[in-house]
Amino acid sequence: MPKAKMPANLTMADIARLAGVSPITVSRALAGSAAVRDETRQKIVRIAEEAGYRLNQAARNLRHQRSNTIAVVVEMTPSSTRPMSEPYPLALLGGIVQELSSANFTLSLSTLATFAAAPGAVDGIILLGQGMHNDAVADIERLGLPLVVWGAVRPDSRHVVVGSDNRDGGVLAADRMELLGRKRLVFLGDTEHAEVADRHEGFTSRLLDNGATLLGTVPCEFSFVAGHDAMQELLNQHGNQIDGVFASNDAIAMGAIRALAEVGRRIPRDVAVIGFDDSQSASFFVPALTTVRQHWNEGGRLLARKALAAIQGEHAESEEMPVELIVRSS
Amino acid sequence: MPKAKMPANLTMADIARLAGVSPITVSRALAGSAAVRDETRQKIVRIAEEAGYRLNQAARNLRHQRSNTIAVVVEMTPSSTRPMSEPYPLALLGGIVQELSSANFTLSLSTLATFAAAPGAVDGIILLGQGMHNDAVADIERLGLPLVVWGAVRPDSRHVVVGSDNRDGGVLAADRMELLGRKRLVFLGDTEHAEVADRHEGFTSRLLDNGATLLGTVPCEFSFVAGHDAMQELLNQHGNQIDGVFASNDAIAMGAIRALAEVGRRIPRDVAVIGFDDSQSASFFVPALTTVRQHWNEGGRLLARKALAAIQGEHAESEEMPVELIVRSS
DNA sequence: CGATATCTTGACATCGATACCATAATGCGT
DNA sequence: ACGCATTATGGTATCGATGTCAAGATATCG
Repeated sequence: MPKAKMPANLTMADIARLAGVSPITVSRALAGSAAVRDETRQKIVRIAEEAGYRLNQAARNLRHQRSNTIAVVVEMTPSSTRPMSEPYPLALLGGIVQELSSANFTLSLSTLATFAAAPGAVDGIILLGQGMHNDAVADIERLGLPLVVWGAVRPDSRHVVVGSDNRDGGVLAADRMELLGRKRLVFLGDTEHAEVADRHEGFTSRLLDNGATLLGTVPCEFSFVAGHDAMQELLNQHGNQIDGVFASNDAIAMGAIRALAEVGRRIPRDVAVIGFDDSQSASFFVPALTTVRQHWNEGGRLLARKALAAIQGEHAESEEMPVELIVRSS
Repeated sequence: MPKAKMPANLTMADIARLAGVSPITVSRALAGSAAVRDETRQKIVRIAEEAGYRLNQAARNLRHQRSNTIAVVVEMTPSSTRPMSEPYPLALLGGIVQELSSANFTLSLSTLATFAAAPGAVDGIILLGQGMHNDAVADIERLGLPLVVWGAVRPDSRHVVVGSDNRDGGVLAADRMELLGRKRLVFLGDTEHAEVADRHEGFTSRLLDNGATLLGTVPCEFSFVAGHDAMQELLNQHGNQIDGVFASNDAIAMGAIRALAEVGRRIPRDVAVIGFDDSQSASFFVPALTTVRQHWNEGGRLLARKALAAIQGEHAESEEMPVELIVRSS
């Protein structure tokens, strides 16, 4: 069965000729303008359909001075060593796509490193993860495009930020520790990372209110092995004094649990461990991980809504998403 | 510190005026054409830089009849129930972004459901997961744009497909079972899914060569609980005869291990379990999961390269990526 | 029936970048 | 010093869709 030849690209003028009307009428008909007689519109739509006409977006964008596109910039190096492996971009992306598409916007995905080409072609920018690359953020800010960032919400930040209430996540973890009667706690995570810093801050400040002690904090990448090693380090320093661990991420928490198990500490009897994110594997890890859940999908949708609002010229404010303590068996 | 006013959008004509040359010269200078005197180019580039000029992509695209954009269509419903949760799109995306950006292409992300607007604005399409929506694939095919699909590679497929050598993955699993002396095996996965069907086919055919028996196959979603339940079902049917399980996915494999543990079967002494994907948690699950690794990042890059080739009018062929058995303790 | 309101349609110009061709400026040889 | 080759620059038209204004067609009213 021979495939139909791909037709040369049709323009509105072609459709106009076929339908015996002017190009403008075609434009209006396809845009659903009320100014076109129903009968005419239907004819035009049918003809366009049959001819396989597809609107040239570039032309429309040029005319409208608007691309209906938002760039989503993911903070990742395009090295193969760490390729967007953090789970969060994906879940956020899902939410963003949902919201953008219902506003008829398109999502252009790039990384900090590959963002070069995009700015001339987008109406706004969503940046996932302000992390530590503040210089890069500054570069993007300088573009003067509507910008919304996922990360740590700070009152003084110069751009709109959407993020989880990391501080409250820390508070929830501290209160859980209190409930379990834990008094000698440690924190695993790199407080150079703004979101982690907030988790740490919430955790420690509430801890002190609760009359517990923070024995130590070890900076730590978001990975199982990093968590494992960091926990070992803490065990070396503090031995069996530790009765509770709050990790800035589930993978770290699981690594810590492994390290604790290796020296014979029982979870949660001897040491309680709380993670962050409620990643997929948290629920079926052994022991099932108690963790602070972030609502990624909703976060993505909120990001997109703020970005769209900013593009419309509406005022958008930073906003924190509530987090939720998921109690399991760690 | 007052932020600089966002300047009205500058055009090449503006830069030309500032530099005392014609717009065409500006165009050439910024494009790095050899026809412009070095001195002139540098002056123009500097002026453009200082003025914060940004090229209008829409205009260029219109002129070039080319958007330098590829649509990546992810097979996911925008429902919040299952939002791009499969891990693979992300790793593939990483590879795709890498390759596209080095070819100066942009990635437009959409879902099957939200793809409506894109076709008029892209030069080619990468479809992730042909899955079961063959009707949707047909729709996209009809657009007549260069199309590359991630999925099961079949000799008869009408479009270019890149995918893992799923059949070989099954063979590797079967050989591993043979090595462990397992003779009564089961398969967990939905063979309606083309890639899973290939894994199943490779597994069972090699199994028979090896003199082992396939006791049963249970269709199963890609999730822990589905794997758990499917395994229970098989245990009900075949009791303790089963000495090996091949799951079409790591989450399923982990669920199966849980179900086996619940009835007191030891892994891997009583039952060997092999998963598929080598997901992040496979390595720190207990027991660490033996699994078939797919090379997502490379796959993404290959997808992008094929798509770019097809856009250049070059001939592209379907291709299978090698897979790798990662032996751990299950 | 004429005039005004309403409905439909079209002509023209425009968004910004750039290919094509033409022209101006420079270099070189004899 | 002249002509030709080469280099550097500009004028004009064009990609396709659509906003603005105007005009033609039809309906409605007294």
